[in-house]
Amino acid sequence: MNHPRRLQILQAIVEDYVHFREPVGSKALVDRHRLGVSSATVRNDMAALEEEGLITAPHTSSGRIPTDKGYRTFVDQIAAVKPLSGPERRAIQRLLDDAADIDDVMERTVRLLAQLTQQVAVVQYPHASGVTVRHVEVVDLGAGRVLVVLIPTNGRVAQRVVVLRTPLEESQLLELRARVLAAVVGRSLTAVPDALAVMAAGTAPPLQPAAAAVGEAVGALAAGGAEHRMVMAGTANLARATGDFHLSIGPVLEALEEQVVMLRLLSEMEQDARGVAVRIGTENAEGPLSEAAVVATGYGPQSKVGVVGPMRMDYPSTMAAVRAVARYLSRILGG
Amino acid sequence: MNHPRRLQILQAIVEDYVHFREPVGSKALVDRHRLGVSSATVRNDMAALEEEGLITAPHTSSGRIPTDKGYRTFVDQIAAVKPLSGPERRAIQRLLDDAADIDDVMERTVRLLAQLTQQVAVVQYPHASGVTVRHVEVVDLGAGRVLVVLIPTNGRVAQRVVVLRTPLEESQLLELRARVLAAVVGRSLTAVPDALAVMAAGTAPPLQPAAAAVGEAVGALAAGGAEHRMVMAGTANLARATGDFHLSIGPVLEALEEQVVMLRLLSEMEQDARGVAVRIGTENAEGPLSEAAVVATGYGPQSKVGVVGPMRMDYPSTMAAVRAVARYLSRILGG
DNA sequence: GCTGGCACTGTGGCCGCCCGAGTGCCAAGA
DNA sequence: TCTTGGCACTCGGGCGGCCACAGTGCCAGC
Repeated sequence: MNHPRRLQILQAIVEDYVHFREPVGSKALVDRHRLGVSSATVRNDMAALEEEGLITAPHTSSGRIPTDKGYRTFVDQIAAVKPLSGPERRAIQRLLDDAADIDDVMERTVRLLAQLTQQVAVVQYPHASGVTVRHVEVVDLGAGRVLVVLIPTNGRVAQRVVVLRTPLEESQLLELRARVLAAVVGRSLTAVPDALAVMAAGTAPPLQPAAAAVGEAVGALAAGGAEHRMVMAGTANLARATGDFHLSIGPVLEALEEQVVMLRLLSEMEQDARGVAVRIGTENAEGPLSEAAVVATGYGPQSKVGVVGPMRMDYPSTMAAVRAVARYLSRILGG
Repeated sequence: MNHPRRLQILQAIVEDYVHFREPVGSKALVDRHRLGVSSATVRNDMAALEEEGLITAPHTSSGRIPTDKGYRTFVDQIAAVKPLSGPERRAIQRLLDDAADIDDVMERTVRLLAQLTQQVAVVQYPHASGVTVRHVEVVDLGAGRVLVVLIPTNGRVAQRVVVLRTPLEESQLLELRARVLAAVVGRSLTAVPDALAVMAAGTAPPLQPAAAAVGEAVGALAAGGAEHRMVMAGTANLARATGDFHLSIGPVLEALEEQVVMLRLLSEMEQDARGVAVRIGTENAEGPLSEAAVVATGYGPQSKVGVVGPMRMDYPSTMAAVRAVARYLSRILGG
């Protein structure tokens, strides 16, 4: 498939189909694009494209629409992701810069992306890799109950109450607190459980059981901090996209609600040289998303942001928006 | 409208319409319900019901469907909310009992309710009223930067970094910490900002600026803890409900995404003696939910849980599920 | 290899038709 | 006064035929 004009025709078909949402014929093609050849020639090329499985005709005598493979070829053909316009970039910056906390950043980001793309946006919470322990607090609640609080550098504080077999003296509590702090402050979250196991093992008998219990609790909090969460917005956009042509809304909504599935899907997508990854139709395996397309990219150390929409989507714009948002997200969370 | 048989007929119409999803006629009614009268009599009563605006005929000669007012009368007619079955209750208990933290409780609850009702479930985060301060921690990060952490009894820990003009000695920091703790531990979150203002005002000059800064930060964290958040699940159920008859999915999804609007709507709904509140169709004002119904109830001090679905929903079951879930939620969060 | 021309072919809209479900009304009976 | 069986009436929806249109495939000529 290295026939330049045929690629151009495929491109024109995809663009027109995305734009007008109906099968496009040879005549309309020569009218709307400066192809420099007649409709008869276009017809011949279209027959060839159909032969290659890039486009298909819904019925004998109507225009053609792209197949999954056609969209794929079209997307691969896009050399570089075009940057967003100045005003758009400023709007993103303004919106994200005055977010209060991490939840607020996620919320604003996902809404922004949904609005920019007019599709469903999905943003994974930042991955804990690279996040270290800023502080751990151990507070006596009385009656042998101890509150442990883990404060990581990414702001996702976690806390838990630990019940000890035997209450601790205040001095013992302070010593325990000091030992825990010494063991984990500044360490990566992923290293915390092991570090605390070592700490507990190296603690003298009177304090040992408490050290083990508290250590285990903090370790669990650190592990839980690497939790996989995501936020989503723009589902109402699906209703619009779904309105006219196939792509039934139900399966897609179901897939989106299964956060585990979505997160795995996102994590599987490897972005290419242009900085984005695209999955089209059946490339998402058989399943609820087999009539949809996903455009995603990474941000920060190893988290993902993406949008889900109909295969008939404006790929260049969507790719641009996803990449731009991911970049701002990286910048904000890095600073 | 105190004609017993007509009320019975209205009830039968609502039930059949909910069940079969198509207009119900006089013949079908006498076939499916033991009304003890002939179809002609039913026809007369139906004409009377239509006269009263409780039912309407989509076209001249098809069966009747309930109007908003008809559903309202039907719902008001329900004397008591029937309890859930034993297995259902056990399932709820099992599922919610081993939730890890507050986020997990919310997540599990909303999914559960969506599944039970086969509709869209909405759960507001517990209101901060009644929540008190369990602990406050003040940690020196060096270079005049201080980390303050607020730990309320509801588990929604909040934290912030405060930058002081002049660094504090360790002894000063300890004193400040003690003063803050003394001022707020055990107090309601809503009382925290004022209490800390008083604390700061009553602090001697050398420590005063730091006390003011830290006090303000903790006060802000406490106020922010009363934030209005909600979780949602089951949007895919909308697609099914929406499939056959009116109620377009788009507007409803839009309304659901506007958390502010949903939260206000929920807060406006006053539950009645049966322990639930129902809003039907245009009772939700003109707007995106004017073709939908909302069933809600409160839990805990003053938070809400509810479901959104088509007017043609199984009110008795939905009301039962909502109330049951709210009760478990109250119990779990209370303990 | 491109082009104009031509015959061909489904789709969708439109019309007319009929069937059936369900109604409203009426007159008779309890 | 309420109920009942009967009857005429009325739409909606499904079906078949028709036509126009858009778009194709193919062919002969340049």
